[in-house]
Amino acid sequence: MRDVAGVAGVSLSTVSRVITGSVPVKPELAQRVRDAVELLGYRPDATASSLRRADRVSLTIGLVFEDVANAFFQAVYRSVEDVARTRGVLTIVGSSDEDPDRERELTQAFLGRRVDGLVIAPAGRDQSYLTRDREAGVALVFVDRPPGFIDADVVMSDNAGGARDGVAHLLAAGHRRIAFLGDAESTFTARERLAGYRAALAEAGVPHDPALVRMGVRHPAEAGDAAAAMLAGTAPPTAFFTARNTITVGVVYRLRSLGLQRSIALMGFDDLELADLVEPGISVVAQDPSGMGTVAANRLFDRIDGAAGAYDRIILPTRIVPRGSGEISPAPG
Amino acid sequence: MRDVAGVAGVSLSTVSRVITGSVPVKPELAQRVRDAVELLGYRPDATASSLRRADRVSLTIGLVFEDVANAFFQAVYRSVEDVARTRGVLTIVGSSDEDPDRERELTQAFLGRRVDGLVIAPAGRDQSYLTRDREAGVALVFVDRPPGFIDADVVMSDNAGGARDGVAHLLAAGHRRIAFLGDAESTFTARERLAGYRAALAEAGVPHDPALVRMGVRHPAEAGDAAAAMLAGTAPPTAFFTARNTITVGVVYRLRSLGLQRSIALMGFDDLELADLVEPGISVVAQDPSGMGTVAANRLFDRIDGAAGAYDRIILPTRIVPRGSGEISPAPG
DNA sequence: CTGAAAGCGCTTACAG
DNA sequence: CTGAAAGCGCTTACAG
Repeated sequence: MRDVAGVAGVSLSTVSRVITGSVPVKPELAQRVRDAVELLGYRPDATASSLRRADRVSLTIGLVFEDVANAFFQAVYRSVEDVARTRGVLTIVGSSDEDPDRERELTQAFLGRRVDGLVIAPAGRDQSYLTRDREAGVALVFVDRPPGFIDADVVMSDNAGGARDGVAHLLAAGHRRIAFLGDAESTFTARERLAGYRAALAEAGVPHDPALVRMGVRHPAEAGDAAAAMLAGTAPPTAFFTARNTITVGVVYRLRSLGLQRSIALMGFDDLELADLVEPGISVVAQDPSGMGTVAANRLFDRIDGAAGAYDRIILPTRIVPRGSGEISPAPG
Repeated sequence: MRDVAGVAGVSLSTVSRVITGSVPVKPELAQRVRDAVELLGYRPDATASSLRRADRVSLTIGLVFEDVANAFFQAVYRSVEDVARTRGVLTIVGSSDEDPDRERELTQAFLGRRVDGLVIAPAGRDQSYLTRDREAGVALVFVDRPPGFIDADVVMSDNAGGARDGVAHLLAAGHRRIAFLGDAESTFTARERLAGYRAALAEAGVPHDPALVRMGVRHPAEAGDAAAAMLAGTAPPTAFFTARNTITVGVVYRLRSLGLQRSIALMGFDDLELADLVEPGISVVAQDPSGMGTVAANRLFDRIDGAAGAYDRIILPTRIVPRGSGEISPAPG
């Protein structure tokens, strides 16, 4: 910047004014500055700029997800990025891999870069470590799951309601022995979906069989093994409710290798690509990740812009997508 | 930081030394500093730090992709992030949406944040605008496609070779009328894959029919329409080579709605999730996006660490994954 | 081992 | 409308 000022024959202040466009500058001088910028290939240093600005805004936000490689979070990310882009704000992302320490580490790293706000899908159960930062002006929005020990805006799917609807869908097809395969019980969404499953059974007056519930399942292979074990039991299920997309994939593969994909019903939580090309098509309870991202981003920028007011818990509805696997009736007998 | 120094009763220099761990500090003072940090909830400002450091390192790298939501780039991203993480480096990403202006805009934004390096899947044909920045010390690695008007490290798939192998696979099944559906000709990968297609036909002595080649196809719907139009023609193809994952998806849907998925062969470039659950399974020429990300990240950090030497063009091999659709023989006649 | 001072690249009152 | 000076939160020679 000093070089630019030298070449253009003006003061640093003037260069700054031309670049930020904050204050009118005589056209002739402005042109000289622009020529010098061009000539020298000068790039303004955004970090130095934010250091001195009165508002201390960095025009950067951070996203902490479970796994950027998961299609669900990817869709959330993309819609947040789209909103951020319209405001000239850059987005930093990271994957916590469901590890609370990693979540905190990433968050600190983002905070160290002085992000204006954070969108977090919490891995740990305690986010009180962010209290100080919020007081310092960092905006906070949680997605997919609520935070612990800190009150904040959160936008998530209707996990319990969606699972209840999905299980009710299987009950309507005549199933009474419906298995539930879910993620670790320490995960909020897994608990909620399990609650929805139980609610649906209770409403239908179907007794709850603990042998048909398996938690702590995560990767496709584990899910497949868990499903196979249940099917080999003495009172096997006639339908599966898989509470997470990776679990759904595992069970679909396994049913297929057992040749049972047309006789055992399956309903998954969260949608999958190509789910309608498989035979039978995979019926799911679909979430709205893009909607989640958009809502979260808008709320975040409202807070960054200084919106006060109580924190909201925004629940996004889910939607049943029947494609075949969830409409299979139980074998007679 | 000043507050920390005040509370701990030491100088700013000492606080800095404790935090960076650059120079030994008497344990007792160090402890006082750590207590003050804890008490005040102090977060070191990484941007201010990098501003003053001798090496001016920001511990941040930027990735410019076509679309973060594409499974291919997602895998590249994830493996770059994994490498960066081991070095305590943060990763910023953005989608160019195949728009050269957007590519440049994003790149400038990253450079303005003083990233240490950039991994770019170029959208435009001219990246010479980065020459100055590289001279200024920014490391540059291109992925998926080579840059234009600037020499740099690039890591990409063997596009031509992979397409040639894929088409040869269809030829081996007996096909002579093989259609090619590709992205805009302005895209490097599309041109290379087309060249591979032509090479395979030439090697087999099969005449090249321009009516069987359609470029500029991108989204699933367009791809489906293009395929349907060819099939309705006077001399329809007996097989399709789809040069991009979104195109493959579109053609699979269309063949299925036409009831032709078991009579028309299909081979796609780039793999798809659940491709083996569809019937018939979707045969593809698979790339290695994780490998691409790892290789690119390692090269980038080598350059950031000051590695000199000529720029490399690293070509990653592709691999044929037969799953059914590519092994369908042409109908007799 | 520790502190006082200078300065990284910028923005912002303050004068003019 | 423009320039000289101060200062954002840090690190780094320089003395001691």
